[in-house]
Amino acid sequence: MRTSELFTKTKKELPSEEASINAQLLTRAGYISREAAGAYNYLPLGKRVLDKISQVVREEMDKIGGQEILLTALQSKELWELTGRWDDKVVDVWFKTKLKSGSELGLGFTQEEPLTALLRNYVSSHQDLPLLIYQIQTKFRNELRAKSGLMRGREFLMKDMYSFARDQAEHKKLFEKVKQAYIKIYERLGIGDLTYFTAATGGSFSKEFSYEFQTVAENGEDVIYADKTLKLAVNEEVNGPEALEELGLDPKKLEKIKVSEVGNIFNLGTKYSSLLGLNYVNEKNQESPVIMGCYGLGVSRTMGIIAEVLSDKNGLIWPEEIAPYQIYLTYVGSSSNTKKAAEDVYKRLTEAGVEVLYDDRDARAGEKFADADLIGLPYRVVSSDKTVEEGKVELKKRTASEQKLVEAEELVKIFTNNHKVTKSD
RNA sequence: CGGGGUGUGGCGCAGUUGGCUAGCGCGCCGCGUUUGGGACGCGGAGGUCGGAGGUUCAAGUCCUCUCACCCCGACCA
Repeated sequence: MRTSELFTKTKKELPSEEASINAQLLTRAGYISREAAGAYNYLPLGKRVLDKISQVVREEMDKIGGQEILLTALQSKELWELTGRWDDKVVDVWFKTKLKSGSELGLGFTQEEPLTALLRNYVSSHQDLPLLIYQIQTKFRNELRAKSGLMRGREFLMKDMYSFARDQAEHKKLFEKVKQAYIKIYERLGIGDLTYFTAATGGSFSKEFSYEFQTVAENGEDVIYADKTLKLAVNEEVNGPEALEELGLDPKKLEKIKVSEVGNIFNLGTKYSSLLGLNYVNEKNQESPVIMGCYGLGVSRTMGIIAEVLSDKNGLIWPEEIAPYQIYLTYVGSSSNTKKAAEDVYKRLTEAGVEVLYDDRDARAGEKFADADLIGLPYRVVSSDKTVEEGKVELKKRTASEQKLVEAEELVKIFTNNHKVTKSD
């Protein structure tokens, strides 16, 4: 993609209505634009990041046997009344509306009810289980106060997976599988080192813990007490002698950390299956409710957190796995050969399937470099009068201060070799 | 929902106790000079001041209502 064709532009000045680093940087760099409080538009660069995060999540969910679906966001009152969650006093984040006929509808903020109800049509025998079903869907929550850019919106993209098991042992296995998949996801998203598996309150239907994945973030909304070597933490809301003993945590080794939630997984037991009648019969023809688990991962929110915690004063810093493009290519200098060399590199790289954002503007070096840093692609490639003389271009990592000279051919090789550059580069 | 605050060209802001054709920076258009870390000169285009009502000879400035947004707090499957 050429920046001259990209309809978005970078901005030097901060957006006045954004206080969070993630919203400021993403807005300035042209990834998102705010439509209303807690509602954002994803522009070309932002859409690519969102899609890439979704893809990482999708791959890991599929690896553990997840089946992807897409449910409607429209929720019927009758269904949710069966679990008592239609009531605004029980769930205060509903966006509700009405059909022309007058019957009420809600916009989904989670989907236990519809999926459980749906599965009644397909699950009846022990042979139909276990199941892991997920979707990546836009959720709506009428938060009292939206804030922190993508970290707390009223409309957001979320992956929600639900597990259906025959018994506790099977449920535990599924739960553990998903937990491991989550750990892998956060590693791939570049925040593995910053993310803690955290015990928290079980929610309205459970006395046991639920578990959150919490990422270290200065402006996070949660506080955890973490054992850094065990990579295990406890949310301050449940921090206490009993909880610590149950988790096997030593209070002396815990460190207080501000964090932001990137995922939440918990046991639903048979709450929904019994209320909605999702049952199966075992080998002996005995009927029991299915045991369920729920696994959320906010895709857009995680994008915000990554932007927030992996950036520096000059701009965003995307991990390779989710960067909208791998390379920010440009040229500086007045020789016509310099631009030609850049054009040639662009052609070669894109033909080889490498994702390149080519800054083909006739702008000054400072402006181009500032934009490169702001947009935060993992690598910057520059053709200049000097490098052209040697038949090379310069390659620099976003996070590095040094650069090295490479030939175009070599560059293509580096970036097509497993689609990845080794860490040592 | 409680407290505080803000709405003025696309963006960021300034507009004294009401007073003349509403300014500035960024961005944008044109011409020229520049060109390795957000250049400079000259010339342009673009706003009726969130909305409604009111006071006044006169309202961006005052009053009433209203809408939107931001910050702090509470809340957060």
